[in-house]
Amino acid sequence: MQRPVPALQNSLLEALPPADLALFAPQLVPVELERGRLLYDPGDPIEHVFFPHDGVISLMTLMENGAAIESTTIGPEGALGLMAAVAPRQSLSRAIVQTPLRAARIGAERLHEAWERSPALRDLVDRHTEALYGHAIQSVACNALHSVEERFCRWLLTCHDRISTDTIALTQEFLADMLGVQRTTVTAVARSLQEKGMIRYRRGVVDVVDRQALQQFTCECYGVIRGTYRRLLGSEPPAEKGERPPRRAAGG
Amino acid sequence: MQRPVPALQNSLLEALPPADLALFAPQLVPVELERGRLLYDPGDPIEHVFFPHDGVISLMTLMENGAAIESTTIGPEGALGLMAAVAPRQSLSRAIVQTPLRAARIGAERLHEAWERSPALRDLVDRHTEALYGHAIQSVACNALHSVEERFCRWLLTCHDRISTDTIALTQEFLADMLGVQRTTVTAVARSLQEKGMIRYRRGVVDVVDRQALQQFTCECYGVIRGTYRRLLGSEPPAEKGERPPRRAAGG
DNA sequence: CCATCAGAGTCGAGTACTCGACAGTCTTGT
DNA sequence: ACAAGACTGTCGAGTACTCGACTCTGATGG
Repeated sequence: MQRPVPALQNSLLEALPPADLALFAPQLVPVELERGRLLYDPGDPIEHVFFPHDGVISLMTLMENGAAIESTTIGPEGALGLMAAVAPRQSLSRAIVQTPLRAARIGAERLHEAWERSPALRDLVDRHTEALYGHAIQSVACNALHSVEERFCRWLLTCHDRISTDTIALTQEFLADMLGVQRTTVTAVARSLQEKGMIRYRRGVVDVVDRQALQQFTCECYGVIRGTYRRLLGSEPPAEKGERPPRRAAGG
Repeated sequence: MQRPVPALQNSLLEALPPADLALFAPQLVPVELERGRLLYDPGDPIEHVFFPHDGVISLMTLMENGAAIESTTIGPEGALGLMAAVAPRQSLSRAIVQTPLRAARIGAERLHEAWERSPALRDLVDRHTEALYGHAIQSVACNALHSVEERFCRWLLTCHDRISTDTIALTQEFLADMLGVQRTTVTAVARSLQEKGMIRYRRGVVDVVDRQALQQFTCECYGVIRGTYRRLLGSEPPAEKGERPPRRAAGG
């Protein structure tokens, strides 16, 4: 695991042909953002696009009473605000940094200029948009059908896939908000998972102990969403962490 | 209400400058589709794009056990399969005709050719995609937070907005599926709404009796989704049916 | 050392919805 | 006229989650 800090880990950037990447690579600014940082609220103009290398951004739908339900997440397999490469856009969601984040940032207009000149980038943006939509509609069904326990497991796995540690800073209160349930419900579920040896919980921190067990307990949505990203972007969230790598169809 | 059958009612087609529309208008085929018709299942290649004039198509997320939860709807304010104008795509959802549908249909490749030549069409496709995404993420939150009664009302209003009658053919069983709840729950809610005089229910048919009351009973999601379409596509589902027109900011 | 506070644990009453079963009713075909 | 099937109504036990209230614990700062 000891390696020199890699220059690039974002799957989208890596998927671009070097010549296309070169169109905007000079404008990419490496940033490190702390947990909890608010990047966008609904209605905010999208001025920057973020390509995460390591870490998770949560996209949340904001309700009138202040409730904020997580709709999708952005990690190293994607980018935040990428639709703004096509044309100026306002954010529809609240975007919050969920785990300490290393990312590459670029001004939306700069990226737009590259977008105009690069068919490969245009194609990537389109497929990313489609994958994000696929993520969202799976969450629609998940929230209608699946238990808090299943969704809790899915959330942990999704986050764990996108970071390089087994430890996630996260209060039960905040998770309850994102899942749209009471904190007491999260407490009960967390205790149950801890008793089963799948996670360890301490003040504001969860440790993922048994990934495989989490995968057995979560709903199909976890796998479906991974599959959507893989199919549309030809990559998956990078962290495999001991599970066998999913088969990749040759030339698929 | 008596008027000659209009040549066009789809908002997207109407929003295009005549010269851009002319690029593919000759290939548009008018179709009438019966209720229940299956247009796409997940994985199906999108060969045709449908522009509804009158009627509703439901997009549903299909689960492994066969459950099909409605994620978004397509009506005269939008189009089905529009992302296939950009590049060949597979459907992510099941698409079913929800009410008798008049629409214009075009082959995806034909539309793609127009898309290549028309910046206005490209822009429209992008904004439609964004609106559909906005619809989906609002449904994510709605399914996490709101009661079956609220979602029932939202469904009725959304459908009612997009058709030209007050009568909707719809079994409780099917609605229960789309909302992801038990049929008995739908029965109870339907009875409650009927007792309040908001709807009338008979075998497989609902009549919308008191639209205003439905709007008071539904959740904010109904209005939010309408607003998203209006903002991004400069139009709303056409039917106003006696409600006062939503204020439109001058030049907004 | 103490005070403060954020975060987690617990408890209990209440509610919304599930799930299976069965009865009633309307529609259609023969 | 009759059967068959589709749709709705109802009932009751069970469960998941809500909601408010209160306590406990660990971290932080003065």
